[in-house]
Amino acid sequence: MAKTINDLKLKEACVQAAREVIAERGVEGLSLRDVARRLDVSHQAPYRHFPSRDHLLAEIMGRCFEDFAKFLDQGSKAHAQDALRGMGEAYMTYAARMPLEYRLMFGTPWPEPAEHPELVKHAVHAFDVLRKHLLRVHGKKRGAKKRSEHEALFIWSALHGLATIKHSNVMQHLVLSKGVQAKSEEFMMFMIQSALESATSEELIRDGL
Amino acid sequence: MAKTINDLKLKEACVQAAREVIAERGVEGLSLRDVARRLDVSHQAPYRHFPSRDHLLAEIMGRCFEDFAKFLDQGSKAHAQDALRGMGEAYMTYAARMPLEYRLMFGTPWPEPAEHPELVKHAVHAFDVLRKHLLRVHGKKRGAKKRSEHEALFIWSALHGLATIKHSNVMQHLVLSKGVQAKSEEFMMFMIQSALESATSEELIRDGL
DNA sequence: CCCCAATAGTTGACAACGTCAACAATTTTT
DNA sequence: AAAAATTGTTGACGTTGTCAACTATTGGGG
Repeated sequence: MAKTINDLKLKEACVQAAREVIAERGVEGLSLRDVARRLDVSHQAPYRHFPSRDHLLAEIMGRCFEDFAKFLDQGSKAHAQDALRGMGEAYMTYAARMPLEYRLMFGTPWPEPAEHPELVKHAVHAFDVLRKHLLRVHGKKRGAKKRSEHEALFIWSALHGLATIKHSNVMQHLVLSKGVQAKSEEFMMFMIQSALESATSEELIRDGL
Repeated sequence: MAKTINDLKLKEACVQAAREVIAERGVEGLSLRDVARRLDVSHQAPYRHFPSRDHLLAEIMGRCFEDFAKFLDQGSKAHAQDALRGMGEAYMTYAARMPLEYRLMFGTPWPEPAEHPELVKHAVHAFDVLRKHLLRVHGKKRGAKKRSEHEALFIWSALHGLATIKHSNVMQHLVLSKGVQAKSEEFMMFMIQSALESATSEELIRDGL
């Protein structure tokens, strides 16, 4: 008897079904029993493959981070002459296209990380796409490593912040001037560039950063 | 018979107890029944004052926004010579001190906003503390309004992003160079300043922002 | 080929939750 | 003092995550 969804092993089918639920209704809308129901198996079947709801969630979060990292990487390569802009745009595109998965990665309390080393690895790798790009840009300058990390954190924060706020409920009620909302991404990239260019190493060293 | 917590009306006591739960265990750890238990009333008593869990949540979110706005305002006034820095520091301090309430405001799906106009009002007001400050700074320059909003959004995003990431689980696993994590706030404020100073109106107008 | 052990899936139970409905007590208004 | 509105209680229902005990399936070694 062919299962509704496919002939993948149940484990894989669970992940897939759960991801669909999350994409539709968000993490809080996900229930193991619902997943089981969709796959036409008993409510306990998923437990043969995931010790708990959190373990399924960790698996999914890990995969989201994988996809996300890949997407950023592609974005940076697509804009050969301005990889940073490419990554920035990719970042915002991903967040806009998969808002609920994005929220799952960055806005949901993680299941005990010690129990999910894979998740940690995937998440760190996503950040490293950005960190490594900046490290390459800075080359062998003195303090290049620290500088890259600071900048990576700055850029990541700015993009993450904008992505979150744009898709939050607050935004819809702010009554901004015409065009501000629409151009917010562009403005953000512009400000990031400005900051990166104008903040010289000398200033930073003087300030001990 | 004096209630454990106090002699406030039950409604007020619910809000207070629920806020404590949230501060300890986060939104997902909050249950109406638990609140009732803490106050030594039946599991249905809170329903006399809140039609649903979401309504209690909306009430609490509204209050958090109120407190947050007040805190930002104080921060800006404390640093008289550099109000923006004062607000920035206040922002980060609040997020660090009340991480779970912060997450409630900005990282939790809102209950149907149409049903909770108060919540919307409080949230918008918090943003306006920043927006209005920038508007004051820009004075009557041409395009001051738009510019202020863009900048407010930029600053808010950057701070919000950093706050979120700093208290997320990802951060703890990034293995950054020594001092980077500790100085991230300072660096962020520095970059924000740089961006604000260097991005001239001319450039922006040229780019149609 | 058959038995047996591992693996995968099922059924049934439990406590906790949000919420509905019916009822009782209490307070306020008339 | 009687009536009406407010506030609180009890009990039930369906849903959830998870534990325990059971059964069906499958993949090797005699």
